[in-house]
Amino acid sequence: AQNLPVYQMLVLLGDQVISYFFNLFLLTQRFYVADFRWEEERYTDGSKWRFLEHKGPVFAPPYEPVPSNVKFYYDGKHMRLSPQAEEVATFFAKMLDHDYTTKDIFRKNFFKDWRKEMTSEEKATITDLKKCNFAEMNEYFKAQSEARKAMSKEEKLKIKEENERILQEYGFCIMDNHKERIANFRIEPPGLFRGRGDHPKMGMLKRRIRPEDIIINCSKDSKHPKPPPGTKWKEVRHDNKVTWLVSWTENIQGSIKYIMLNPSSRIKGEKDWQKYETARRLKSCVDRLRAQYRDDWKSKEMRIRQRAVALYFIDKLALRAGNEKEEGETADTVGCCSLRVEHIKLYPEKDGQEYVVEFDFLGKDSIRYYNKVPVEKRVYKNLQLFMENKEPDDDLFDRLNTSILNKHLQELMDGLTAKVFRTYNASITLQQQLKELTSPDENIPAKILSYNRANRAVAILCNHQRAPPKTFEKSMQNLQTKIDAKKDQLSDARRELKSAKADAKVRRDEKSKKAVETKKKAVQRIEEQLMKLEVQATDREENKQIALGTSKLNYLDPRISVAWCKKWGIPIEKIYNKTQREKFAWAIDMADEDFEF
DNA sequence: ACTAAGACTTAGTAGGTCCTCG
DNA sequence: CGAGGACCTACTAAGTCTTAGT
Repeated sequence: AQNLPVYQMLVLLGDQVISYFFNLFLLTQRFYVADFRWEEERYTDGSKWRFLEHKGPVFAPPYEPVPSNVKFYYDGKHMRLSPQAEEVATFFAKMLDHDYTTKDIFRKNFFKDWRKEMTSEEKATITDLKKCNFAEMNEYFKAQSEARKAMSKEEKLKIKEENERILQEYGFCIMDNHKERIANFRIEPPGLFRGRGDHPKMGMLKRRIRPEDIIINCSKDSKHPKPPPGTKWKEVRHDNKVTWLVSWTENIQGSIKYIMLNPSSRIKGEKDWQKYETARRLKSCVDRLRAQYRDDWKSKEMRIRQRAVALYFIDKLALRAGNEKEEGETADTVGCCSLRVEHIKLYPEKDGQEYVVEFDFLGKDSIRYYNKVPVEKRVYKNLQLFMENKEPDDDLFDRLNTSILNKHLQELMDGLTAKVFRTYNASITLQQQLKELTSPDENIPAKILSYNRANRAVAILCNHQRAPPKTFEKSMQNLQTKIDAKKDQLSDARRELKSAKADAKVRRDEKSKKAVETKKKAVQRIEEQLMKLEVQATDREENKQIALGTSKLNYLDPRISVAWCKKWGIPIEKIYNKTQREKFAWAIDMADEDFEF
């Protein structure tokens, strides 16, 4: 406590009045404080803050019934729905164009939950979803969204200003000495649950959250948020061992949802920094760990062999840990520890390589992981052993789960868990790829292409995929047209330059000499533009099905990128947009050009 | 030791926004 | 200055890991 900055001393003294005014004072000095916030002391007792004040959540707007001329038909006959039933019907009507509404499970779940909202008369009449006609509702909402797009500038501005006002009022909190941005201060509106992949609960009604469902977390001495008039919070608590401001229990999985701070906040930034520091500690002992698990492949104990092979996959392939999941509650997806026999195939020899393992399974978000990898003979033999006498749907690693694995990892290095390997391998790959791909004499666009390629290598490693953009083919074509046009322009410019040169040779005067110079410059400029376009095309093509954002935001130590930018004189804005710069402010502040991950 | 709950990180997508180019 | 598309952000689902409870 002796070394705390003055303003935290005030807090320690328990003089909340003073610290409160100090908070206010600091708000006005924010730019100054922000520069030094990474150097503030952290709490050592597990508490996350001393002072927390906020205005509570923003609730979803109440339901607005559709106009009476927008009709719902059952079995061809117009039917007026009660407001409760109508609201749920509109959720379905809004999704009519979506694939979801054609899926059996979605329809079944929706219909079951919808019926719960109906009056007994409605329930008696509406017994078959196929006989429901939501078309007018659907058109109504489409028209609404068209109308919104067609609004005048003034109207749009008005909405924008209103949003800004709400943001200013509810979008910030005071945590200790800083005004911080809140990530998600709006409560999730009611609607139909859209799970990803083959989710058994898709289509279920996600119910409206009321103040009575809300738990508020703030400090005792703060101004507590007020529930809307005539309502009560479920609870107001003062738990400074957690970082969330608001929580409620969601009705689909029964899990808790939270309102927390923006990634730019001190509390998230510090945690992020810590994460990369842990990954860097792994760097310094990874050789030892690798030697260890290779050794464990030979263990006489099956559980140790399984642990060692699983760890090898996590390290080599950047697989996720793979917690068990409750069957039937979520989509059937797996990670490393939960791999089943049916998810891998062994080939003693394939495509000229020995001991090949073929992985084919659905991972997080039901994204397919498909990969063929040659492995060490010992790993191969072990896998054969693990698969002996098992059915396809049996666990590959039957003596292993994430808790066992993580306990082991914890013993090898303080703070080590399975996911640290993903962070470590992602970051080290970026660093090494940047080293390999950046050529000093290339121009800035080419260097950025190299950066994107390094980023891409990581995204591929982590299997971060995206659906190819709907407009991909077209935008690619457009770009090609531009390139062709630019090429024509270039040959024209070259021709002009040539004739200007010839002209200058004959005339030998200042004016024609100048003309040559101008033409030369023009050619150069067009060449550069062409190159930029071509680089852009390559970049885009290579990026078709790969999402770079996830790794950039979650796996790559930002200091690597910052250092790279400084080293090659690339403006940081070329790599990180505004949000990203805010999130990584700590790294931009901290890293110099010779930072080594 | 095991399980469930809780807290927090990681993930893809929808849809809005803003920029570019003709 | 309007269309088209790239980019960005909000949203919220789906993971991981820790903690609490038995």
